[in-house]
Amino acid sequence: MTRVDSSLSVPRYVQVARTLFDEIENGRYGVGSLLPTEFELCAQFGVSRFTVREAVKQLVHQGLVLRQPGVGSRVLARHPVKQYTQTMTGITDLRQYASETTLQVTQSQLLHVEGSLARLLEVNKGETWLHIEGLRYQDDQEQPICLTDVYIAPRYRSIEGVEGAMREPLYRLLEKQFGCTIKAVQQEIRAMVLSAQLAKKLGVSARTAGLWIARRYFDERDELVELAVSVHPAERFSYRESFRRDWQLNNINTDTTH
Amino acid sequence: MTRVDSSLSVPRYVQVARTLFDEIENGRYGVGSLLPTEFELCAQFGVSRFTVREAVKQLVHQGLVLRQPGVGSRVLARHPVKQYTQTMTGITDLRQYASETTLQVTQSQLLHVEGSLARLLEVNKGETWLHIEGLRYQDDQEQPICLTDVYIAPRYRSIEGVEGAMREPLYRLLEKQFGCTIKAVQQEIRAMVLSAQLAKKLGVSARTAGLWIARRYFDERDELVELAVSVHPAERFSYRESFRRDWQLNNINTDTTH
DNA sequence: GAGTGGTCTAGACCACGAA
DNA sequence: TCGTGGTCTAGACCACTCG
Repeated sequence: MTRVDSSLSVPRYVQVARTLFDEIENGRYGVGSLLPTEFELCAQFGVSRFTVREAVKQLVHQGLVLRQPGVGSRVLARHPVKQYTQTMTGITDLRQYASETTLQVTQSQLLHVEGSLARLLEVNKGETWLHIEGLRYQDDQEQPICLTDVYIAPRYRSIEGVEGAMREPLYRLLEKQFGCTIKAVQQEIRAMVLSAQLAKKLGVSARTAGLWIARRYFDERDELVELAVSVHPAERFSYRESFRRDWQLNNINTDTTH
Repeated sequence: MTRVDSSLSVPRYVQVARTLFDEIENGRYGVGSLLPTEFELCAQFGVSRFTVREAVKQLVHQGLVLRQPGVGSRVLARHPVKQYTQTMTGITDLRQYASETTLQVTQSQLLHVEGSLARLLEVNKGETWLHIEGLRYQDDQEQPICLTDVYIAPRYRSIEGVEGAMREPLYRLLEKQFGCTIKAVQQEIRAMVLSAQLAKKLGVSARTAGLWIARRYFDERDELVELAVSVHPAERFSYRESFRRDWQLNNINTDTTH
């Protein structure tokens, strides 16, 4: 049927991927339906299964297709979902300062969750979490870079070593002591005006701006392990990140039949 | 030498990847040096080239190794650089509201760059950029969600269609009209206190907090194409994103020889 | 039990970089 | 010229899903 052109310099699996990409976009394969099996695609395009699998991999990488062993390759979306990607080191680097900072723990105690905190944690009232409060300092500076409140889930609240000056991210401690793995992190950023109390702790003037950052850490089972809320003085902190396009299906618009 | 164990349920290419991962971490393959060739690795591990390539792919995906055709696979770093990844749709979705917003252009004019703007753009003074100002509205709301200033590079300042209500991201317009491709985006987020003037335009009280977001768009040649600066009232906007671990080399610490 | 995608083998040819 | 990684073929076995 739609054979690939071997004279072009573009790899066959890219040609196959582009064709499938177009066909999904044109609705030939509707969202929720299954693509032809890999063997059928081999026959359709006259290529080997290796080539077909590389092609489908491109679509998976864009979030267009989900592969299900024993079932098939399901179309997830008509248009690409993922276009730009960002990667980063540890969670510490969610903020610019890699591991060149120290968390000075000022308080650490068990806490019955209720009220607005329960909403922030998205858990039921009454659970007992571990609450840790501290100030984070950049190595060479005297003023703190942020005030941090960390909440640890009941399952992990027996964590040890949370005291004094900590140079290791808390989530690493959790991973080490409990053998769990942080699989995902959600982050939310807001702007706020610093109250007199907060401003004093941070060593800045009241009524100035602050960057409020909440990070939620989830384990393999997608359960919340830790919530960390940081407040940064605007004058000492900005959050940077960069994204990059990284797939190969650009500028297609070829003459595929519609 | 270091054969893989076929009795384990973990795929061979993961076993190979983990071994190489450890060997890089232990310094057997120093940063900047070349890994053994794929054929040598085949012999060392007693596996096919397919398996070796899948294994090395894992390392590449973590930024540990760079493949150079005709040269070899070079070690880039001793420890993983990329641990969590985030993907997102268009640049519009850098913010939560996908394409459910409209940019109402209020001004559009050529502008000689100088002073603080030159620093922000990181270009020399004297260049003539196109400056566009507008308010962005969420579809169902009356108050604007942000005030936006967009600066377009001289090469693209002849862009057309920048007026009235725009429902398409500006960078898409650029890609369409000039056939260029946005390859990367840098983003910077700050907190600020809204001046009386800004607050009035946004319809909020003066002295409240605002989220300041600058996005720089770069083309294939890594040249700055567009800078967009948005100011959001804190009460109407927060920035969310999530990251995900997605490699397979976790919890290694097996008994690989050191 | 039939069919799926996941893994894996043993070959092959190519463009490219280095000597 | 030679060896590298990039692409590709034609097979194979497996665990899994589903009827």
